[in-house]
Amino acid sequence: METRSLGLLLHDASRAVRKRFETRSASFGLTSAQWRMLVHVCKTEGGAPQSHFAELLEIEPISVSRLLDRMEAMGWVVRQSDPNDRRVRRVLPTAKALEVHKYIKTIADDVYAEALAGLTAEQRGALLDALGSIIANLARAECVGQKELS
Amino acid sequence: METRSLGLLLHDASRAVRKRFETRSASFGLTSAQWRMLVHVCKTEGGAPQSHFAELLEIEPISVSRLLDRMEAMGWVVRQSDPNDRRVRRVLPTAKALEVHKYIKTIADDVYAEALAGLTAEQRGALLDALGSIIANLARAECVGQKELS
DNA sequence: CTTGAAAGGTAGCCATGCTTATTATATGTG
DNA sequence: CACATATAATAAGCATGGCTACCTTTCAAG
Repeated sequence: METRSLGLLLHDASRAVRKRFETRSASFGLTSAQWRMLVHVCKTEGGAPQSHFAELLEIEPISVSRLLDRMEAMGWVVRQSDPNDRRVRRVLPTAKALEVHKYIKTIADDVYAEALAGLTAEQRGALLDALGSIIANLARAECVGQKELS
Repeated sequence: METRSLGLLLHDASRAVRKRFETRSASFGLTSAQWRMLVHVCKTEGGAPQSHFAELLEIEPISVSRLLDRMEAMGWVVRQSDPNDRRVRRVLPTAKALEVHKYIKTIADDVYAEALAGLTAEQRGALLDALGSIIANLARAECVGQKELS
């Protein structure tokens, strides 16, 4: 028989990595959603509109808006209006964010090393490739479904 | 450089499977959390206390409680008090749930087949093994962390 | 210039799942 | 029996992220 289904394994593995990261980075007061956002914000020189991050993180603009509400309240980012387009609120990291950003990557690498312990380089590569295939396969399937609706 | 990190790939793959399943099973009005619960409820003969499902699904008892609140309101399960232990509310599937249960497994198998398209049997086995390793590695790491606190 | 479509952002409502705390019941120890 | 402890379930409140609907601003077509 099957042991545990693919969906359950993916769900559990994703949750385990998220939880482990949150445990390791608890002293910074960041959740996993917030550090994902923080990494992208710190990478963009000169800031970017919120819609940019919605595309990068593949979440809805409204989710970005409210994630940034909390991050702004906690002093991780600032939002300033764009003089060239008054619809836009550009997102910029604070000095605090830029400082913490350096440590985040170290922690992430640590967690990934813990997670992948006991796997060979070939096995790690195969895992990443397989996950990429799954994402691509299902993205294609969802697009076909959308066409069927129209 | 790295392409996409392990954490992001797991997050995206898990979300893709969940979303695909919800698209395919939308006619039943079940969310992915609800069908995971439904599968376990339908498997247990004679019902089980809510704490049993908290262990199986590895979520907190309060999450089970509110998940079942919605599922009971939608007619998927019933909760009846246990005459032997008045703390317990045994959870039982309704006839509607048992009927739908048969179709759920088919849909899940379809989605997994879509997700794993293009992978050989060896690659599929390696993927499931690798995911299992990650879960085990991080579970062990979290437990060690707990001991450090005490 | 006007009008309408497109894009950026937000509000309200909901589902999930967490932490912490509370209530009710069971059970073991003195 | 009395009291401490453990267990089952729930409550309150928060973070995340989805959906629909809405407002404002921009921009292109007429």
